Amino acid sequence: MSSELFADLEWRGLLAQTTDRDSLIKELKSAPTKFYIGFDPTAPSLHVGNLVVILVMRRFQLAGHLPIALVGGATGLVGDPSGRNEERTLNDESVVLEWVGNIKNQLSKFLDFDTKQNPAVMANNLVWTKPVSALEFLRDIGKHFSVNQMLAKDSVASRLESGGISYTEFSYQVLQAFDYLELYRRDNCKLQLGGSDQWGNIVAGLDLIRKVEGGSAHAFTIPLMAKSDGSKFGKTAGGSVWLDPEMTSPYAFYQFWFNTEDADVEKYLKVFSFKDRSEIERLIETVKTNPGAREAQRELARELTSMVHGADESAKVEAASSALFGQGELNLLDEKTLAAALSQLPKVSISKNEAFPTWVDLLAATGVVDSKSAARRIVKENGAYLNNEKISGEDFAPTKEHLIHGRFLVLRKGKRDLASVEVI
RNA sequence: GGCGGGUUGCCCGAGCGGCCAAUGGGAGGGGACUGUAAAUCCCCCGGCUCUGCCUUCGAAGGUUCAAAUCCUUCACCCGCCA
Repeated sequence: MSSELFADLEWRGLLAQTTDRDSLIKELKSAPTKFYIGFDPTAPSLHVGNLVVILVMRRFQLAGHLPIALVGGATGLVGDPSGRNEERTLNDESVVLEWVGNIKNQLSKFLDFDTKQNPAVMANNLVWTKPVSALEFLRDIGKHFSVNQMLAKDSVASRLESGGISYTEFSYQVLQAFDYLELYRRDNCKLQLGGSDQWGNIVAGLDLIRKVEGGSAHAFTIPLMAKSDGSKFGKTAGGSVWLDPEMTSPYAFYQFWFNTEDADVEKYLKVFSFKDRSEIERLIETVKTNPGAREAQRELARELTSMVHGADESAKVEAASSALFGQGELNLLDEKTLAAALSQLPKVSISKNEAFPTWVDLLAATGVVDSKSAARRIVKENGAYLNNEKISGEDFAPTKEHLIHGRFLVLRKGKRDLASVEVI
């Protein structure tokens, strides 16, 4: 079972580094193993980048192991220097507390907390970190750390190069090591997973466990997601793609996956999809044989949107997408279908008693552009469309004649940035 | 605490009294070509009541007809010394 898990993870490209491979496999094989991943509350929501690691967690649970989802109520107050070239700004405790709650909710969608055999559990490192006094911490934990080694860690060394590091963030690795020690003691947690940038922090925990408890535990890291063109995964023009539907609409979420470029879709399927291997291989084949159909992208978008926002919501946004990107004959769509599709888009309402604003104003009002200047620019550059038809002229204002079903206008910027106007 | 260097638009980075909304690169946006893809080529990229006006060059004051550019104070960062 566990060697299968390992082989599968390797095939999917999800293995960066582990501690001694054979003994880890042996450990996993011998019994269901408790393992943990930490998530620091650095934002109000998790984003698609976090999904990589979350789904590996799920794969471990499906293989019979016991996940501990650790939310960094304490570490989130301090700030992880890994992968950053400058100091984080500290967030208020109340803010971090709120984010902890959000993240817990989101994590709960991906793990099974109710199964009898190997239920997932949630933990918060604030529970064991807060009661420890600074003096205790320095004496009991700090004594086991060599500053020489701490300085040698990538996360610290690179910061010494770039902009320096505060004592606060320098201490982060000690806190994370303490987490691992605590989970090892309390729950016999033997494995920590994380992004490959976490290697140093995880290893610090292993050292601490060895020194304090004489025990041995394991580390497993996952490669950081990289796009084929070198740009950062999980970002769109609007910023990060969040799991929170208030921050990234399910429609935008679906579109994010649907627009995956061919060069990346194989990787994404392997990393994010739970389809079996033969199905994934079939989809990869379709990218070569019939790329225009985008079957692989569609399946990917459908699966991920369902997983994060539910099957119903996924079906809705998929229907909206195909309606809006279909034939271009929007007025042929029946009113109900169109209304449903438009409800997924940014929307602005205007009163039927007032004169229609210019469409420059409307574009700006819907938020598809940042400002009126930007709206003017788009119009000037021939990138603005009304009801899928290209129109030019900054002063153009829609009239009743343009309304579809007497209520709707569909505005578009560029190829795929849509918004709706409803007259009420 | 002392001395020196720095803080410029989303990011990096020029500018060092008027010709500066501010060179260049990256990111981003639009068009053409396509498949809601990539690559490529062209264009754009502070805001607005847009042939002009307004607000930006760490913050607040000051000098000057005129300041991102000079002076003063403050904040933060970096280096060396204590």
